[in-house]
Amino acid sequence: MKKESHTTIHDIARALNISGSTVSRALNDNSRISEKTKKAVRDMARQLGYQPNALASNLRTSCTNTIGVIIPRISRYFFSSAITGIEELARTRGYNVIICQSNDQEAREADCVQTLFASRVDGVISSIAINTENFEHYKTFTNRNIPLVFFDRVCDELETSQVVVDDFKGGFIAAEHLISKGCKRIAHIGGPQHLNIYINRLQGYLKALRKHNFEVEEELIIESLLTREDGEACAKKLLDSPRRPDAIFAANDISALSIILYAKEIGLRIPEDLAVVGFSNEPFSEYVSPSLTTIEQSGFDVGTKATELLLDIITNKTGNHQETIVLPVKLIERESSNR
Amino acid sequence: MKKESHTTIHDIARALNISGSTVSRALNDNSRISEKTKKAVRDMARQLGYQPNALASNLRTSCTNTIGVIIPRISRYFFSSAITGIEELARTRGYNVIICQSNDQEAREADCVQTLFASRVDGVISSIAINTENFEHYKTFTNRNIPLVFFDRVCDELETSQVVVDDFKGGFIAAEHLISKGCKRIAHIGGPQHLNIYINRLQGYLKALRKHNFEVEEELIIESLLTREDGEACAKKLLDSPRRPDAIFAANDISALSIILYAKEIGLRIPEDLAVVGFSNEPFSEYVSPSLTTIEQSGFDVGTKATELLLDIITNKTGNHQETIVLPVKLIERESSNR
DNA sequence: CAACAAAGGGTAATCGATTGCACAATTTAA
DNA sequence: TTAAATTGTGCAATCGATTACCCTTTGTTG
Repeated sequence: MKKESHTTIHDIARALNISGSTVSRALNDNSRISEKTKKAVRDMARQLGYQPNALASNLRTSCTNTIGVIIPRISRYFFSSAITGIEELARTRGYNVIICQSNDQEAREADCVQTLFASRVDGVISSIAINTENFEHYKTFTNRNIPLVFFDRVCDELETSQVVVDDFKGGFIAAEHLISKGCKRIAHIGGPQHLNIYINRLQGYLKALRKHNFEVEEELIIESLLTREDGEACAKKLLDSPRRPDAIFAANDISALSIILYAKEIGLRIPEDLAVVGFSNEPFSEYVSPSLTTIEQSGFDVGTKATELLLDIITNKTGNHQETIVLPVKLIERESSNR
Repeated sequence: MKKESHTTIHDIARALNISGSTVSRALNDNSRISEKTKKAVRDMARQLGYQPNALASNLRTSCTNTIGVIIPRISRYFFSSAITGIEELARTRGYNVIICQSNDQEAREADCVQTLFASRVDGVISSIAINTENFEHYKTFTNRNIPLVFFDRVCDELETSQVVVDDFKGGFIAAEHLISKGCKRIAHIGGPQHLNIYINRLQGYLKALRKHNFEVEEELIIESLLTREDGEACAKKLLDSPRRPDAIFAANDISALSIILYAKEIGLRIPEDLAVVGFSNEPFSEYVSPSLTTIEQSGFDVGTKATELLLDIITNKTGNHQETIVLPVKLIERESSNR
């Protein structure tokens, strides 16, 4: 139970009878130190179990080797996968990650910004809250040149890099899939239209309809908050109508789930009477009955890519930092559309 | 686009024509500073937009105000809820959180320990990987007096505080519920028996059987890794048998799900032919068809409680640090047992 | 061989906040 | 009135790593 105090570069220096600065340089692979000395230092460091004190180093260099992440909620599978991707890459590059949840509320998102700023993170990855319409708080970062990358729910008002999946194509193949299954009246439950991802999903859907000469019926397109409850309201609106659709493409899986549950409740057969396609491939979409056809988007890949972008900006502050990366999506066919 | 450099205590000191140490003390509410001075300092700090530099402070005090968390995987709902609880409390108390995922592998868990140790966290909250049998790596913390608290999947070999839910009672009420529904042969799919939680769930189940004078049949009790695949294997073993049970209590929801899916596949009716109860109340358990009766355990509460315990130890190093806190569980009745 | 360059490494200041100790001013006690 | 105690602040060292600048050697060049 020794209270073994951490070894410092000075312990190494003393052991080798050289100066601390030499040790520091040797460990940082500085070209002014001879190979022989470097080896000696590294060996001694290992022998003494040296662990660099990040605090001291960070204080001096005034970078924290920490990146901040702002997400709506960690319990959504897409986001927890993104976190996994972010953490994995960040850690191998020597960065720590601080996670903040906005709970999909603009005010809490602003809090997150403050928290991360106070923690002096070197960069930030964010996916904005569903009701955020004002982006002033993000200027805390941009004004001070703290790199910022958005993913999934991005923001065009700020000039930053971003990583998204191909929502347009996702909407397109979802709708075209339903068309190929012989559906005639395809409704869409879209998300808030101030968010690009939902605009794009809707536009993809519209393009598919037009391509196949379908009439676009306003009443079949509903904007929703995409929660469980809101999804149920949408389901009622669409399915209780006398002229109900024979297919619904929902902008997320939760809404699609609400549809399925309500449809079953009122005795509709899925997919015979109503085909359903969701978006995201949340884990439950495979287990729900009937299992849900959906568009797969890899949170892990998005997170990894966003981190790659961010770390590039952090380490190499020059260059174009308004890149947009679009990752592919894929249709996962399951029972809810299999007719 | 000013490169506004962060203000330091010395900027405040200069503005008020006092010394840095006074400012430091004032901000820390030191009793040796007059109220008048404190107020002046606080006002000026606000006016200048002062943000303390945690790096400097931490270097001096050699504590990082950071706690580390090791969990099997963030994408499991129970754990992401726990994280939410941990982060929320930690942040209000001025701590940051670093999360590491072991992916349920002992080797990666050891890596996490190293990472957190190198980050010089002030304390650690951990839930051990499913196959961890050797706890040597945790001595990195205990040997150096770094507080450690386990939750959910705890470890008895190390003398630490821990937070669990009442697994015994959970197992008991699950089994008793099935008995009350008239089930006669109740099987149990248990988890690895080197983990307390699974031992307790099994013991609770056994107690309920004995209380109601049920015969305990060895062949109805299976040990499993509780994955989706393993669950399917267990389902086959139990349901393909000539003398199949009429109820199954699974130690987690994933296994229960596997049971349900396989039972449906071979044409069994649930709950008429087979009643099923799971454990955890994962979100999908509500959506699966038939919806799953399960034992609810609040990840959020467990996380919060564990953090409370840990921060207590960190701030008040004395006292008994081998407390065990048991949180309540609750039966959630759904279709899979409703007969 | 003078003069200079390169290689290798040391000195000391620095990042910003904290804190033991010293000390002046004021109050209290005797 | 004087010694002692209390209050309120300042000085300077400190945490550990980094780095601008300086100083030796040793080697190179005309």
